[in-house]
Amino acid sequence: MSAPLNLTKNQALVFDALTRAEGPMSAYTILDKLRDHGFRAPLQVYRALEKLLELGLVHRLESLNSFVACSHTAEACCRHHGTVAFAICESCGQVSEFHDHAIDERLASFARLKGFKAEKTTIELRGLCSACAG
Amino acid sequence: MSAPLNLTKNQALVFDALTRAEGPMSAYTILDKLRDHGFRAPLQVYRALEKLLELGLVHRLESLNSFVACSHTAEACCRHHGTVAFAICESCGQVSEFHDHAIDERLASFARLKGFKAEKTTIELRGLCSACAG
DNA sequence: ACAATCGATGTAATAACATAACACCAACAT
DNA sequence: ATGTTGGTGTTATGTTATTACATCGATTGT
Repeated sequence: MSAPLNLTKNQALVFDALTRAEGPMSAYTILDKLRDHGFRAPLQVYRALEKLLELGLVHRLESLNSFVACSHTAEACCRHHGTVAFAICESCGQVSEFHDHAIDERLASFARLKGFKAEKTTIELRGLCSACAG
Repeated sequence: MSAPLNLTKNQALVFDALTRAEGPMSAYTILDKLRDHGFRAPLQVYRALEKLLELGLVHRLESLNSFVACSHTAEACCRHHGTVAFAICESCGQVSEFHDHAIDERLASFARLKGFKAEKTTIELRGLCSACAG
């Protein structure tokens, strides 16, 4: 486990916490998990997250105000896959990350048509995963 | 103008405020606009919003923690158009609402494949509108 | 070496967003 | 007339995020 890149101590701690969690966590939940490691204030978490988001190691779930480790952190990461979309189970909290080129195309096409310059795209499905839907 | 349906006084006030605004507003901003009309607490706003969201007269922008009036409130409203997507200008705050059947299909197809039962879908583009991008 | 700069950090305070808990009241059906 | 439902008002609290300010260490140009 641990630090895949040139992460600082705080960044690595936050990343590890998220990776272990196997599910989304709020910044404050992360903070609580890291109190033993010397974290005292939200800003320590938010600053680390900011960097991790920038690196694409972590994603923010807007509809949950929380954060997940990127599921493709094996080697290459998400920047290579186009827009990231999430399916979030309301029941068990499981998040699955996916990419769909056709959707990217449609969004790009809309943007082209309207002259809209998209910087960031959010796609999130809330519902029930197959296990929970039964 | 004004109450299109059987809205209560508070619901109508919130809806009017959002309609006039021609842009997204946070619940607290709405609260401030309605102080003159007797609003005193956030809950009054949130309760009205809850109903308006349910009726499809208003949308929540997850990436902004704020709310907009549905742009199709002429007659029929958004429930008839499938998933609603938003292009949000970071510069001028303008929001344009759109619908894309092909995207709906791709998302439905993903859901089918994974056995995911989607209850609610969020699609938001953040960026610059044509006017602001220049 | 020296200062300058840059990025990360620590801490406290506060802002912004959202809900819980409780009481009250009007409309309406049984 | 009583119970139920849905809206309301109020206070308090919980949750998420940022601002402001001080410090520290590494790097770099001179």
